[in-house]
Amino acid sequence: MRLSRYFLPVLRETPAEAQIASHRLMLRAGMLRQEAAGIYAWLPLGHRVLRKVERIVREEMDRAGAIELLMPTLQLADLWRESGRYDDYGAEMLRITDRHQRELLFGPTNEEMITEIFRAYIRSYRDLPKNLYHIQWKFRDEQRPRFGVLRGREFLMKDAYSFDLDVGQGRAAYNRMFVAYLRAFARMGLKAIPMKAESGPIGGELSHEFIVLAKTGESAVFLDRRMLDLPIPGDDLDYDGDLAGLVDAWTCHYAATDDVHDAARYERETAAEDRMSARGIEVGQTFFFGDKYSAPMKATVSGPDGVDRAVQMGSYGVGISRLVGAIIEASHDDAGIIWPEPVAPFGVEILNLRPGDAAVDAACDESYGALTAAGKEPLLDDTGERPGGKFATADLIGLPWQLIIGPRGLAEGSVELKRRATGERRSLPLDDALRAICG
RNA sequence: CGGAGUGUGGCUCAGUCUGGUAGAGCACCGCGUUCGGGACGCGGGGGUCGCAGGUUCGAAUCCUGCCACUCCGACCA
Repeated sequence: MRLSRYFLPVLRETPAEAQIASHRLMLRAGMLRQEAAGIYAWLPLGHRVLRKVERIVREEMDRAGAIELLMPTLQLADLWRESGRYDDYGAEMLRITDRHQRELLFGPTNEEMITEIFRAYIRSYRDLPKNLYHIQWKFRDEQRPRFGVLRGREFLMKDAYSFDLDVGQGRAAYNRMFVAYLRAFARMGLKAIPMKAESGPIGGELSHEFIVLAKTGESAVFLDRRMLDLPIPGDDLDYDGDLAGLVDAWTCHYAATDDVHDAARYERETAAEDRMSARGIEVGQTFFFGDKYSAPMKATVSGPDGVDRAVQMGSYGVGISRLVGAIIEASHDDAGIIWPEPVAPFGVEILNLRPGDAAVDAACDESYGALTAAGKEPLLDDTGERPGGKFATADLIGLPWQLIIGPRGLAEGSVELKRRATGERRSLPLDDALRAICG
C-alpha cells in the first residue's frame, strides 16, 4: 500500500478523552474513531489488525474441530425468556422494540440462540460431539464504558458452544478449547495465563479466564511464575487425543484474579520465590455449564440406550476487538505501538525520504515490488512529509520493520534497516536489507 | 448507579469570575527557501462558542432546563 493513497489520519497530539496507552495510541495511529461512548469506528489500519486477530482465532478454532456459522446480532426476547435470563440480565442488555411492538434485544451473547439451533436439528448421540462458533458483534450496555476497545459497549467476539452426550465428553470438549486458546494467544505474541474464574451470569462450575499480563491491566492477578515458562502446544498437536494431561499442566499451579484470590491457599501451594503478582487483561473465558441451558430449553438427544437426555454444554469466548487493545497494552513504548509480526497491520514500512529523487524513488519501487511479491505487505511512505515526520509516524504505527531509503545513504550504496521492537538500526546494501526482512 | 468535571475551527487549549460583536499553537491551502528524527518566511481559508429557552441595548461569558462526553468509585468479556 502506498501511504499517499491510503487513509491514515494520524494525530500528533493526544486526544483528551484517552487515558490509557492502547486507547491513546489507537486514536493517534489512526486506527479508531469514537462515535459514541464505548462505540467505535475501525479505521483502515485498525481494521487490518482486527482482521488478523480474527483470522488467527478462526484458524485455531477450525484446527480444534469447531465449525463456524453466523448468528444475527438481534434476538427475540422470547428466546431469552425460555432460559430465564431475559429478566436476570438487567440494564446491561440493550432492548429494542420493532414496528410491530415485538421485543428484541441486541445480543450480549448467544447461548440461547445456539441452543435453539441445536435442538431444532440434532436428535441423536450419533451426531455428537459438536462445537459451533461464530464471530459477531455483541452489545453490552456498560454503565461506564472506558479504556477504548478494552471496555467498549459494542465489541467483536468469537463465541463457541460445545454439545456433548455426557460430562466426560463435555470435559474433553472443554479441554480442546482450552488448548486452542493457549495456541491462539501465543500466536499473537501474547503471554495469556489461564486462571480459575467465577462463571458469573453464564453459569456453571468449571471456568477459566485467560489473562494477558500487562502493567496497565484492569485487575490484579496472583500466579506461580513457573506458568510463564510452560510450553505452548505445537502444530503437531492431536486434538483427537487425550488433552487432560496438557490442561492439568496449565492448571496445577496457582493463578487467580483478585476477585477470587485466596491468599492462604496461594501461600500454601506456591513457594515464596515462585509467587508473582501482576496486572492483567482478560481476553478470553471458557465455561463448562452442563445442562443449564439445554434442560430448560429442552435440547435433548437420544443416547445409546434410547433414552432422551439434555446435552452437556460449554461456551468459550474470545474478545477479538478487546485483544487489539490488549496487544498494544502489552507491547508499546513512548514513541508508539510495537506490533508482534503476526498481527501487524503491514509487515514493513518503506520510508522514502526524498520523493521525486529518481534514485530514491527507484529503490523504493524495487523494494515495494520485492516485498509485495514475498508476501510482506509493505506500506510505502511516499508522501511529501519531511523525514522527521515520517520517522515519528513510522514509530507510532509500529510496523515490525522500517526500511529507510534516502539520497544520502543511497549515494554510498546503502539503505537503513530498523527493527521497531529493539530500535536496532543498521546500514546495508538494499539487497541485503530485503533478504533480512524476508528472513 | 453515586461523586466530580468538561463541551470554543480537524487536534490541544486560552478567553467565562468582571457581558461589548471570537483568539493562539498544531493541522489545512498557495508561493518561496528547505529536507536523515515532528523546519522557516510571507499570504490565505475555516468556528450558528453542545442544544433550547430566558435576562440585557448587547451573551462564548449571567440564569433555567436538556443533551453529550470524560474522570473516580461500585459493576463488568
